[in-house]
Amino acid sequence: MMKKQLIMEKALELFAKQGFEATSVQQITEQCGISKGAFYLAFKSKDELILSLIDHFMMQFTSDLDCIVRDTEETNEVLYKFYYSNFSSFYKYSDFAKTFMKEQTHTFNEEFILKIHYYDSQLEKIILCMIERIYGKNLPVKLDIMYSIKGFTNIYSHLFLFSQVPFDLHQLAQSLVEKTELLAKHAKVPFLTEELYQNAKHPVTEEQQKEKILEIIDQKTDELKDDSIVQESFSLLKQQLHEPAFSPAIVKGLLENIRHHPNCQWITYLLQSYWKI
Amino acid sequence: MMKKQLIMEKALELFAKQGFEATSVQQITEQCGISKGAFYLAFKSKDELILSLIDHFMMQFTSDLDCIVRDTEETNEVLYKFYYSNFSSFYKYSDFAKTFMKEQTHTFNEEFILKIHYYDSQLEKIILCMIERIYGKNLPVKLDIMYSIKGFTNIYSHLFLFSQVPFDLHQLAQSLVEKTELLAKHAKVPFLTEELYQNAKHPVTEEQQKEKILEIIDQKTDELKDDSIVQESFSLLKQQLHEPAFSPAIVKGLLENIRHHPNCQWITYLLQSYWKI
DNA sequence: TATAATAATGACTAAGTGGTCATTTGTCAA
DNA sequence: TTGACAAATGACCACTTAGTCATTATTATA
Repeated sequence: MMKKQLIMEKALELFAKQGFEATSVQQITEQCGISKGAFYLAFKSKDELILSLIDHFMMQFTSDLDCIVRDTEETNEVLYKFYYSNFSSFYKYSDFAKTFMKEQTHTFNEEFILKIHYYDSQLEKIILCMIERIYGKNLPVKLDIMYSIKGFTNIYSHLFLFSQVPFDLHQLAQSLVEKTELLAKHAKVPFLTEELYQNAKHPVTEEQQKEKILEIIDQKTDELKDDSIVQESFSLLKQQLHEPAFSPAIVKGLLENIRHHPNCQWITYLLQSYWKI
Repeated sequence: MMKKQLIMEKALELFAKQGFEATSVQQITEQCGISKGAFYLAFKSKDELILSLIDHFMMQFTSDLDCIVRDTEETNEVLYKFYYSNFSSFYKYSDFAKTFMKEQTHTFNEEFILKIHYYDSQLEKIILCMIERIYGKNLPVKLDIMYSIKGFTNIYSHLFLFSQVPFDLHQLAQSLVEKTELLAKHAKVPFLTEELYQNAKHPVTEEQQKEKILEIIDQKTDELKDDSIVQESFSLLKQQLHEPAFSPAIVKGLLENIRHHPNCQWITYLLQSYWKI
């Protein structure tokens, strides 16, 4: 349908300039030279429009990269082609890329978030597949390399999209290939383990979270035997975790007791987010 | 003033969950248990609130990092401390970090953008200063290392903020130190030159932009001598640049002629953004 | 040409926004 | 207890929003 395409194009231009929420359906229809009713004939809602845009572009972007990673015969060319294709897509779909980067973390719409997560994990799969093709399945820092690649593409895309300077994509790709190769061949200190990665991707249930917190408390209690205040605080927090009894002020105070201890920041954070305080 | 602080705290929680625009002043005042009027006694407008938040947290964050980079005596500890401090700040101010990442590229408010750019360039200065301290002033890939560091911190912060998994910040910092050292010591292929970097940071005027475009057209015309269509297209586009005469359809067609040629994507983009089409 | 079917319109609604200000409440010293 | 001053309130305003639907225009078919 022609209308749909027209709306998508014009809307995207506006979204790129102003953001999704700041752009009204009115503005979109004016830009298209159509009526408000016509808009709602093409799309059920404003949300459906952005969802369609995400699908349209991300399918293109993702499959482009997938083809390159799968079809490039020479493994020593894959990385270069990956980076080059990545940045030229960002250029080609720059309006979409801008909108996407803007709204990437907005939480106002559940479906929206799910879609973005879906395509993000697809991209991660593609990068991992590429890494395995080039460096073999058993590269110990595989996941960190994947994250480094994502970091590189993100930060340079940002520069690329939000400045007006002409970039030499060839030089950029070459420069990133060298960096990636260096990291893949020499980096030995891992951070992202398979387990950590899986956990980060699949957020745990409240019950599982509680188990994990108790585990860490036990560990920390053991580590900090010489501080009786911390010992007691942990003990009381553990009670509270099993059966809420103390007032918010008391809980807050107990958390304060442990917050400033070395290596206790994370457990403090976990407890806070568990109790939503 | 206590009220101001209360509002800032509660507002930040809401912003982190829903985003700035999606959070109404009403919601904020409800969360604080105060009236709408009281809000406007503390802040002149909703915009003033977010601007205050940015200042409050970014000043803290920036000066924390600055101290570490300046005051750490042992140069071989600086990198580690930088990364560790960076991520613990993200943890400490996680609500702010979420909000900030969400709104980072929104363009609805000029002052907002200026502030974010200001603090971003401060951060870049600090990182550059750190790099110079560790590796000396003449590291050839200085700016790319700076961007790599930004890329690392960005992408891991993202994982860190939007997942619930407990992270070992020590391990993360160590892992990133190793990566940075590898890049700084062995990377030889530069991408970001001093000139490119300066241009990206200080967007050029329309007149300068035109000059630059003409320059690139001349260069490309020279490169692609064997394609007469491209030659003529460039020649006509140059005319149009000096004095607009052709209709939009003709200009669009000329752009199509050059768009798909290798290495002509950027100039096509520049022309499009110059003519705002 | 007449009829049916489809496409497009834009005034309208209900809900929600940021921001204002006449009024009420609270807190002092006298 | 009074009165003066500041702090806090929330009904209210003008405006914008996404979405609806009775009406009109266009097209295809008989």
